[in-house]
Amino acid sequence: MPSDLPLTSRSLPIALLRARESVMGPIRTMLADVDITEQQWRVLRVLQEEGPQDPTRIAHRACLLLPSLTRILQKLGEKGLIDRQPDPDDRRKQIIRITDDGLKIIRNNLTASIQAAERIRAHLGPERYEALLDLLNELNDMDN
Amino acid sequence: MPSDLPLTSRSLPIALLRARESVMGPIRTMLADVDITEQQWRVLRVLQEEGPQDPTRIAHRACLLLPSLTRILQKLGEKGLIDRQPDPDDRRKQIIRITDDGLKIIRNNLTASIQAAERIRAHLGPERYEALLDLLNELNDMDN
DNA sequence: CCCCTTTAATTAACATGTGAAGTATTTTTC
DNA sequence: GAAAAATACTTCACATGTTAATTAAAGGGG
Repeated sequence: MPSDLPLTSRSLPIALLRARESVMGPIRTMLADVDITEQQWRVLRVLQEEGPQDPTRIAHRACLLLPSLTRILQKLGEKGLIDRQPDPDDRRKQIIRITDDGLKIIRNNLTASIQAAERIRAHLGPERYEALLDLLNELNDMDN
Repeated sequence: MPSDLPLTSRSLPIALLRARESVMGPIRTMLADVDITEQQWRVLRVLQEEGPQDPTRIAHRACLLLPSLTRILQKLGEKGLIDRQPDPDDRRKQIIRITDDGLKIIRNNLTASIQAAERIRAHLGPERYEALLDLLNELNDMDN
């Protein structure tokens, strides 16, 4: 049954929204089992991959705004997954570090996370997957 | 200065996040002037394009979860931009309709909204723009 | 050294995202 | 035709998104 309705699948903002939902859905489910949100996971991964760093850099690497990150770091601190120390050189800053418990969570879920990414790459095919990333990155360059 | 860090621009979830931010940023700014959020705008557009309908359909068309939509409809009702009536055939349902004031907001911003979309299309070029939409839609089909 | 600006992080206030539970109504099934 | 299952919201609780205001500490002239 054909329709004259404008297809929301041809609206770029909505298509981006849905695509992200499809990609993140399985990962969110996996993380829910260990009571970690998608954003908390991103913060832990940044700390594990790049080492201890200040909140401003974390926010930039994990694509979070500082007010959100402040709350997330509080939660992660309560869970004992991160550690905070004052920066000796600049007392406005802190140095955030992932704890052993935090690393444990990374180790227990990283494999499944990588497999989820590989599944998507396989579904599209490597070339189209890379092409998609290129197109998305080009949208970002528009502002800057 | 080269770096061994994994580029977040090659992470699909983060690339999708940033791309959506680039696309929506200008539109959000435009809507902030009339005190309307991005989500409220989507609801109004759905009602204007497709006519009166029940919340479940609105949620589907505007890509919102029902709990979010409940709150959004309350706000839009308070602003006098929509109207709600009980469905005579099924008392569980309601019929939501956009008001004249709601239509006024659409008219005052639709042109700028369309121009923003055209700007992106022009930046990528029509073929690559369509290719991007195709790739994004393919990600959705993975679940179903 | 003091005033001014900038920067880092937090807090506040409001809106949405998200999963789970609750309520009312309709449909199904035996 | 009543109990059971499904549907259409709504409400709750918690987490994040987003903008603006706030606090504390550095830096930069004069």
